[in-house]
Amino acid sequence: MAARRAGAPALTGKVPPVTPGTRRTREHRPAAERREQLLDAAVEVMRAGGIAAATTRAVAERAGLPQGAFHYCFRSKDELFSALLDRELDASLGRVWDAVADTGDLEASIAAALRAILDRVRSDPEYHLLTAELVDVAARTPGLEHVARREQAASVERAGLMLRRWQETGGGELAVGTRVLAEALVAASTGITSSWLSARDDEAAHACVALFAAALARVATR
Amino acid sequence: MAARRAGAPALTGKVPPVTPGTRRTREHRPAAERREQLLDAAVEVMRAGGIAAATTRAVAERAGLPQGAFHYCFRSKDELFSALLDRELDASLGRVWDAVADTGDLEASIAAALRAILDRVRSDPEYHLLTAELVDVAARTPGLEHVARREQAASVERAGLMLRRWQETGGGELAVGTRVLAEALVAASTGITSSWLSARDDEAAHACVALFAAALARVATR
DNA sequence: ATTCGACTTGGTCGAACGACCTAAATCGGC
DNA sequence: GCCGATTTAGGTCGTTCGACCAAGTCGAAT
Repeated sequence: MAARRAGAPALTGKVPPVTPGTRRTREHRPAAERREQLLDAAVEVMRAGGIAAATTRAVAERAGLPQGAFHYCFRSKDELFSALLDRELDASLGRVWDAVADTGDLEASIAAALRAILDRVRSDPEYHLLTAELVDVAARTPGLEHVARREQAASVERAGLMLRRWQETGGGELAVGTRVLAEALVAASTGITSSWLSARDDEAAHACVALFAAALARVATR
Repeated sequence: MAARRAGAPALTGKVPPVTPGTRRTREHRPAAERREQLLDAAVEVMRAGGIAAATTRAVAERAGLPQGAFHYCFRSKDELFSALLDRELDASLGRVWDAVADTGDLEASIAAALRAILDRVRSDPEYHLLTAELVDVAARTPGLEHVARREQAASVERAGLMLRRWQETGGGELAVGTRVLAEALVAASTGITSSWLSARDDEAAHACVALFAAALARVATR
């Protein structure tokens, strides 16, 4: 028995044209637009089922496109994956550090920043579970370590900017280098969100935020 | 053309016995032992290529067994996966908190513990990348959240034990609850190792360890 | 209005996968 | 030395996957 799907022609030779002359097609859109559409669809699919769920067929179907469109927009699945890493990781965390630093109080600033990050994760757990998985895969994949590295560096950079802003607006000197403190802040936020994603314990997470803010602010301002 | 592999007989009927009479078999071993063998092999395969690489064939081959042996030892691939989660996550991190707490100095104890965890990760990055992926998948998979939760709770428990041991050996009182401090320690270790796995920056990681130890010890002992 | 290149489409192909099966070979208890 | 349960070796089946194609269609520039 041939392992061919029922209904499909079994012979290699000429297949009669499918309802020739009558073909309903979609609106023509530039390829770049289709690519964004497919990237969005890939995120949706992955959010629900992880990276493994993002087959070319599933992504195309989610985007409302035939599977053939996938390989018109991307040379391969790897190319989509690469584009996704560039687009998604750059836009994920890291930018949260920007918003908060108005208070003169360092502890309050840190607490506000950590809490903002935690709230962002709590509002869309699946998405942040996905970014964690993406970083993980990137860190493992031979040609993609630089992506994880870049994401990490960008976060530290943003956190450092927050600290420098705090210094400039009358915060005063720091007892430790802004670089090290920024790295600690990123590590703290990663640890807290990671814990919450596993345990979903709001109370514990908020207590951690408060404790880290108090501990880091105190050791940094003296 | 049938989608059959080249060389394989195309008919359903009798297949002539393969070199009848001459059959070299392996030693007989109890099924439980074979299962461990397959679990070990699964970890090896996943360590190199992530969860996705662990096909039943790849795992069996790595274990030096025919693919059929896989489905003799495990009803399905899911069953192996489930057994793997139970065995691996319980044995991964968390236990590191046990070893260190001899010093009277809390800061030194915390620093030693964090450094021990970091060293463990540095000595086998691929394995800890894998455990991170496993927790990730468990947290997402509908029936498996409890596994991630349990792993998290076990780590906090171990860290709390370390703190209580420190208290009993003359450490004195803590200004914050051991529970919260333990959760913060776990978050700190997770954040530090996660950062290192992305950036592979030894210096930054060690600086983070020192900073967290100083900050948390100071805020906890006063 | 005709042309031409950018876009769409359904279908096909070979490979790999999970699951399952049969029969031979082996072992332990009798 | 025999016998039934256990273990092995290897093959099959149906599905899904990534990749690719030939033929059709559209729209902007000429």
